[in-house]
Amino acid sequence: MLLLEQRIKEKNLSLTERALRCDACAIRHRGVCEVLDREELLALNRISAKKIVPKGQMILGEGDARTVFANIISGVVKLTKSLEDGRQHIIGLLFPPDFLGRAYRPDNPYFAEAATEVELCIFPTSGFERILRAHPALEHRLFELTLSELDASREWMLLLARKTAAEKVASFLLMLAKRAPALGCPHMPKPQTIRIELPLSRAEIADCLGLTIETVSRQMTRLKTAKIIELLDYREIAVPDLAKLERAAQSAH
Amino acid sequence: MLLLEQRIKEKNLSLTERALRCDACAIRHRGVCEVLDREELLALNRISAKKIVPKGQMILGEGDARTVFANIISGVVKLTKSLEDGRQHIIGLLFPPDFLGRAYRPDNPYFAEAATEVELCIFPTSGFERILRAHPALEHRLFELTLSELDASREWMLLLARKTAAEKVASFLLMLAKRAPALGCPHMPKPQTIRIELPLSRAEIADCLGLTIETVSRQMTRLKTAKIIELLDYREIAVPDLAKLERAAQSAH
DNA sequence: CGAATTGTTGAATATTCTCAACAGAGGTGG
DNA sequence: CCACCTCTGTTGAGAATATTCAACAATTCG
Repeated sequence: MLLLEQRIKEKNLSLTERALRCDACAIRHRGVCEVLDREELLALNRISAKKIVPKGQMILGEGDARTVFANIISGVVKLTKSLEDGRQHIIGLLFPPDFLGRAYRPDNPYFAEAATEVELCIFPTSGFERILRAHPALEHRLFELTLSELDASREWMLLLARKTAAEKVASFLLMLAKRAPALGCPHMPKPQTIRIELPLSRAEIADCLGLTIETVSRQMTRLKTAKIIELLDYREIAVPDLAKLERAAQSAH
Repeated sequence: MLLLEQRIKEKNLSLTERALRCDACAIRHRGVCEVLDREELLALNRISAKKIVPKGQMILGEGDARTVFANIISGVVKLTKSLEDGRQHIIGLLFPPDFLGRAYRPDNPYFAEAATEVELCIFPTSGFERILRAHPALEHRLFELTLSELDASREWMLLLARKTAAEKVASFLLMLAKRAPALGCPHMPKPQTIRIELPLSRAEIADCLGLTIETVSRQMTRLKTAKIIELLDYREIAVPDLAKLERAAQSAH
């Protein structure tokens, strides 16, 4: 097993090497890690392992015993829930530097899958919860992040319950524009036209919004016809005027 | 101001009296308080005040600066969010012994209103957050409760996104049967027929489910016609066979 | 008791879904 | 490199579900 070999190799790293590895990490100063001091970081680092998960692969199973916690370093993870007859819904998307995993619960309440190729910094369950208990700063930070997730999920509920198909699709694109890693160099002054890479297929977008594939597709062309977006490619769109998209997300018109 | 008088009176209570007050509380061994030891309980008690909020009155405003945290001792609180054009959605219902308030954020992300007459044990913002920081057990407990709320809100998202009107109404009634304080004596062996007191109007139920009043009404009569529920009163229903209701909540059929 | 509010029911309408056909993109093997 | 196949996305027509508008019934409150 590749994971095991990797872990053995990593066990042999010196502490200095370990600390350096975190220093070089893209999310060292973001997400859960941002509040950690040197000692806390090292404690976590000691039980962590890097893992690349290919697109489409399951990370956590719904109802399974939990196996890992993880920081998302790159890529997008989708969290889904299903009804018995197969209807499903994407209850959340995780972007870097989001944290994956449900603490203090024996089973996992949702299914987690790599929506794109994903780079993870994983922690075994028991070790992570032990460190969590021992370091209030870490637990406090995770609490804050959980509160934000709860806020976001309630915001999304309003969208699911009360927005029209047109508003839903516009809101989805807007969410991506805000949350997804920007295309191009992040230090460049923002060009007027924003390009968004869609990490999801039409089917997955439909599962995010509680719509069908066809409705998503129709609303995308509607937005294109209204000159609010340009479809550069099935997986890439351009937004010439973000304010227009914001208006479309608020009122179907 | 009534609240002020009450607070002055309460300041003069002896510590013994205070401790006794908590001992007599209906939710002393539930919710946030259940994990607190004598000392922690007293610290909280010292800054707390009882408050009765009449049905329909606002408790927290959306976007307002936060004013209080509170334990729900009795009654039901509804949390709502609105779009600019007035469309609204009930993003959550709080029953005893739920906790009300969003820690670590300057503004309140939702509107909180008494759905029925509500009895609260309120804590001023700053004092509560100070105690929260000083007592990891309290923060840990609140973290656990927040995680459960997040799980529940994601479960509800699946309902909003993928269930039919019939399934939504059945699921709503089922949720009440599980969460709302049971009618009659709680120590009595459960009668086969469960009676549920609806804490919400049809309009509020519609706002919970992302439906219109009329659709909720029609689905209620549909459930009545199918003998799954009996309408004893606009505000009270009976469920002769909970398993039937569970089936209705899973598949429209 | 009467007014106001809340809930129910019906008919027509609108939005979204379903089914179906087709188009474009991407990958594989000849 | 192209033909072929598969997978994903688009578009259209008809159907289904939920909404809107409207009238009326039941309940609550003063």
